[in-house]
Amino acid sequence: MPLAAQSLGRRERNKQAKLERIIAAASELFAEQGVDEVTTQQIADKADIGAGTLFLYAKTKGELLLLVQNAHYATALANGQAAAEKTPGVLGATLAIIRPVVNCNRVHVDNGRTYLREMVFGDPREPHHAEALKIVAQTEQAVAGILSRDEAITDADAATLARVVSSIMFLTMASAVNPHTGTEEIIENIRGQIGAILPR
Amino acid sequence: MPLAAQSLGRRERNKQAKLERIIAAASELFAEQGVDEVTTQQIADKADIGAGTLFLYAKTKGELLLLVQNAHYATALANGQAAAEKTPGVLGATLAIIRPVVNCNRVHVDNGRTYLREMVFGDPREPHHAEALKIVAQTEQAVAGILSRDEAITDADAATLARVVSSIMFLTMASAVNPHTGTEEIIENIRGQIGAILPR
DNA sequence: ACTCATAACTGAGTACGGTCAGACTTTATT
DNA sequence: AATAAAGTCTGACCGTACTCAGTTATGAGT
Repeated sequence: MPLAAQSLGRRERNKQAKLERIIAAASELFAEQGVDEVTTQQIADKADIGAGTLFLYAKTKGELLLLVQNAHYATALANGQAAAEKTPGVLGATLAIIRPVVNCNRVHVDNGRTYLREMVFGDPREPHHAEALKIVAQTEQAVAGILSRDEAITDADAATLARVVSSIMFLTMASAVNPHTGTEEIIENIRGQIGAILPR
Repeated sequence: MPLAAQSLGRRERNKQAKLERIIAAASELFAEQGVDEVTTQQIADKADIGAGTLFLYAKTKGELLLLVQNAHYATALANGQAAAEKTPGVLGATLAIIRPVVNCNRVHVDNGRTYLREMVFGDPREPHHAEALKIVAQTEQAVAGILSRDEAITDADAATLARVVSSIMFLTMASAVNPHTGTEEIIENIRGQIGAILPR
C-alpha cells in the first residue's frame, strides 16, 4: 500500500469512487433527459456498475434523484439566506430566501416536480430523503428567523407561519405544471399568498 | 328492442354497465387491500373485462383511484358544508368544513395519501383528475365563503386565504404517514396553522 | 337483409424498476 | 501463507402497469 493512500481501506475507497460515479452519471443523464426518460440501466451502464449495484446506493430511482438534487437545493438555500440578510422588510426578505430555491426547482421542471413528490410521498427513513427533509427544516428555520423581525409575531407564531410558508411554496411550485411558467411568475404568486397571511 | 329500454343504444348501455362494474370492483379491492396491494389484472378479472379494457376507462391506475374516491370526497365536502352552517366563528366553521374531508382521507391511510399524490402530480387533463380538482375548487370556495364572515377580510383576501388553507390541509394530511394518527389529531394540527394566519 | 364504417374490446407482449442467490474481494485471524 | 469471515457486486430474473395490432360488436345506410 503506497504511503500516500488514505487511511481508509481499499473497500471504503472503492465504495466512495462508485458513489461518485453514480452521482455523476445520474446527474448528467437526469439533467439532459429528465428523470422519466432515463432508465436505471442507463445510469448503471454510464457509472460502469451492475444494474443491481445501483440499488445498494439508492433504494429507489426516486431516492437517486434526491441524492443528486439535494446538493443543489442546499446551495440555493444558502444563496437565499445571504440575499435575505441584505433585504429589508419581512415579506421582501422571505421572498429573497425563497427565490433561489424556486429557481433551482425550475431548472428542469419535471425533475423539480418529481423531487417535490418524492419528498412528500417517499420513504422518510431512507438516508437521502432524510437529508432532503433536513434542508426543508433549515428553510423553515430561516424563514422563521425572518418573520421574527416583525414585532407583532411571536416566536411560536413565527415557527407555525414558517411551516405555512413552506406549504405555500411547495404547492405553488408543484402546481405550476406548465414549463413556460417562469421563476418570477411563481414568486409573484407566492408573494400574494404570503402577503395575505402576514399581520397588517 | 323492448319498449322499456333506455333511449340509449346498446353500445352506450354496455359501456355504462362496464364502467359500473369497474368502479364496484376497484372500490371493493382498494378498500380491502389498499391500492398498492391490488393489481390492475385483479380489478379487470373482478369486473369481468380484459386487462386492456380497464385502461380505456381510466388511463392509469392512479386515475382509477381518483374515479373511485371522488364520490366519497364530494359527499364528505357536502357534509362539511352542512356542519359549517351550524358552526359559529370563522375558525370553528372552517374546521367544520374540513373535518369530514380529513376523516374521509384517513379511512385507509395509504389510499388517502395516494389520492393526494395523484391530485397534485397526476395529469390534470384526464377527466377523473379534472373532477377531483373541481372538488378542491369547491372546497376552497366554501372556505372563502366562511372567511368572508370576518369583516376584517376582503373578498379577494378570502379567496387567497382559502387557497392557503387548502395547501395547509393538503400537506398536513400528506405528511401524516403514521396510520395511528387520528382525524382529530390532524385537525388540531391544522387548527394551529389556520389560527396563525387569520387576523387577530 | 346485407354491407360497411366505426367504436369498443382483448390479451399477448413490452419495458422497466427492483430483487436475490450466488460469485467475487477484501480484511482479519492463525 | 493459508483459511475463514464479512462485505460487496452482479445480472438473470420477476412482477406489474400499460400498449397495440388484431378481433368483434354495433348501428347507419341502402
